[in-house]
Amino acid sequence: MARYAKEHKQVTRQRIIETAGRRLKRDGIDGSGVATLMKDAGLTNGAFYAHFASKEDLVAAAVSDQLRDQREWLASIVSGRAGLEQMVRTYLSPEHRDNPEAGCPSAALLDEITRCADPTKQAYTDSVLAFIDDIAAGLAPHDPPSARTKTLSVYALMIGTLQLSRALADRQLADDLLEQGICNALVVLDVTQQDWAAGCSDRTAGVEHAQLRHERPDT
Amino acid sequence: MARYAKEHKQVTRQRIIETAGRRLKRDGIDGSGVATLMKDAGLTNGAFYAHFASKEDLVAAAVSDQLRDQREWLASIVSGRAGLEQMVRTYLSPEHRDNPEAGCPSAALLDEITRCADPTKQAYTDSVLAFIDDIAAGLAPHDPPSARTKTLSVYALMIGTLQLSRALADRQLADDLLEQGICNALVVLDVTQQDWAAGCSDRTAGVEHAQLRHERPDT
DNA sequence: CCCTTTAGATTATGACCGTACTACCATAAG
DNA sequence: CTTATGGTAGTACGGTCATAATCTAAAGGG
Repeated sequence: MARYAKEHKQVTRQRIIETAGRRLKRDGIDGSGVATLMKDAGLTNGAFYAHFASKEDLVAAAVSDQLRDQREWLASIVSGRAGLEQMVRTYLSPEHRDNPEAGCPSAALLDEITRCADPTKQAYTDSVLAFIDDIAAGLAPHDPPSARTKTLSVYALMIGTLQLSRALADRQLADDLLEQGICNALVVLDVTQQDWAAGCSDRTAGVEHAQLRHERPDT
Repeated sequence: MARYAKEHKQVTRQRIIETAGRRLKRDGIDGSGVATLMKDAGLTNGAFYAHFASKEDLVAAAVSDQLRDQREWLASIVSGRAGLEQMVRTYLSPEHRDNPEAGCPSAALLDEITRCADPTKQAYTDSVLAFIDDIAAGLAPHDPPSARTKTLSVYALMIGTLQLSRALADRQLADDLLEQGICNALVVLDVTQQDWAAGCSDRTAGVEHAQLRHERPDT
């Protein structure tokens, strides 16, 4: 009856999603055409709409798929703070910066995702939270909601740092920025919840050093 | 001899750059066509190449122009650490998040700039550094190079936080993230150079609290 | 063993938009 | 009245998303 095995279509769909993931991160969403995305998977454009309702539908699926991959990788590597630190160093490494097509979809596509329709943003949000909550749970099992926001903020820090490092034309400066970003991430991770509660809602959050306060002569 | 005043073309060029700035941040680089960009300035597509060599040439000019604006605004507002804190809070405000077309070009376009040709990335780098060095000079006149990297890293933190806040479908979470981002930025700003030198090159950089270290049973 | 059925893919098509370029035009200064 | 400037309109040619018609090849029925 059927020419193909039962899961053949699912397999093909998955292949499209995976190859599209790389292409999208390399050339951007608006920069990747449907025909190209299909060609990458060894198919032609016509078959696309048998698998996806629209291009954005594929984008949502591809981003979700990659974040799920990251989540699994992370679950296997990270345990305890040492694992977290290793994750930060891997994320903010020159290798990650120089190979966006194999890296984090957020770093490669975040501001294009920002301009996507709601369903895509929702899919992105769900995938990111699944990923973040995994870390947050290991980080502070006693206080999940606070840990979620904090973990998310560290993720944001890493995304911005990697993006900026990619955009800078000065390679030395880009490298220095990555190093500094690692330090920043670790500092933020090591500031305790108490510090936040005590100091941050209004002021400087537990770190007392104030050497940098040069009150310039106000105009 | 000439039908127009001497600076007429310059004025027109500037108008194109400014209207294009808003459009680019709203719809993205690949999402904005030359015809649309010209229409925004009250002109037609044909005149474009009398002002710019290519679309990317305009992009570079527009981004530089906006960063210069930001620089001037910042120079007028920020003085001393209090000014810096105000800047951080303004940058990571819901208003900024919800109005990308009027906001920071880095937050709106950074990963598209990443995919631009070298001249564009060079123009971006120069503009960012001019802007960053202004802050760094006020922050640590005794140690400019270190302050440059540090300031840049805080900028990256803010960019990533704003982008992620824009992408999240959960508004409450997006707001919480902004708040957390403000705390993180202030913490990073208040860690002194000595702390970095002493602790960060290998470890945790001056912040001693370790409550979050739950060594999960390693597998 | 042939032949129908049908899932999945290909090719072709639609209408539109993308960048880049060229020919032409209107106008005011000299 | 000539000249040069800044602009408009039109064009070339390819790419865009999405849809429709056609083809291919294997599985199952007789």
